[in-house]
Amino acid sequence: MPELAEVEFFRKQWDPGLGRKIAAVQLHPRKRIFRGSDPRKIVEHLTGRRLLRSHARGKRMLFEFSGGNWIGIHLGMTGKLRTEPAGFRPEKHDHFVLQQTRQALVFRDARLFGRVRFHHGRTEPAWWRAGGPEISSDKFDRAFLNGFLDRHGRAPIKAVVLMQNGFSGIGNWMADEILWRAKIAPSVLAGALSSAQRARLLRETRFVASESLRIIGPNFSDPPANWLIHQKWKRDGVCPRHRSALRKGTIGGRTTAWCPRCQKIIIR
DNA sequence: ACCCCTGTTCGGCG
DNA sequence: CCGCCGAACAGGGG
Repeated sequence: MPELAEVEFFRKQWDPGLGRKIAAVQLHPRKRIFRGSDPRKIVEHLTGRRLLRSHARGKRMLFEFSGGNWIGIHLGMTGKLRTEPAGFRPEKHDHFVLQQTRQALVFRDARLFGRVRFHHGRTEPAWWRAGGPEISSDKFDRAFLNGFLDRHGRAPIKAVVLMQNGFSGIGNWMADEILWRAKIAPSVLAGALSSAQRARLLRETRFVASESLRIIGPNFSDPPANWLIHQKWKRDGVCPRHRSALRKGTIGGRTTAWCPRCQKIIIR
């Protein structure tokens, strides 16, 4: 489920724990979500520490604890963060729980595609600094976009919009939403996009990212009724612009919905 | 029962 | 060597 805006929503679910100590850490050390980190060290270093701050970048989150301790969380396909009352007993898929005096901070992930990483040090971990610019930043501009599209010029644009180093935080539904708004067919090769199409792609990527954050980020509200997301999963979904049938298919290995009337393939 | 999936990584292959 | 594609990961839901 989680893309840019949903990640921001889930990040805030742990806000009640800010400034408060971790009384105990409960985790399942054998689970895949801890791949690359030592679960014993997480328990050892976080117990008794205070949750200080949290950040989100694209689909990634960083939680900072006192004593130079950092937890990175990626929600994968089915990860969720939530808060439960004090004394909460973890259930089957609650693989990482921070118990505090007043509540428990819970990470649940049924399919285990998510990831929890640990770093101990004075400064933020290298894996947090890596990655492309945030879509909301000045760095995500025409020059960056052109370079990225040309670097992956032989991949369909749908696949390129899903690449996290270029389109930080964009996932499957946002990608379809962006291409539909920009009137670009998802199968067009990225390198073949015209100058006008690139301009629209930049504008609509910024628009979908900022509007999703504004609408979904605070409380998971629904986007407006005229967004493609409300149609793309329906069996008989229609284009919100003129109600003609959407097409469905697999592009770049992912389910894709588009309007053949709005998103024409232009042969130049 | 069977098929589908809002993510990422990795091996194979062109 | 570069880069794309499909499979794999694992479980719940339709």
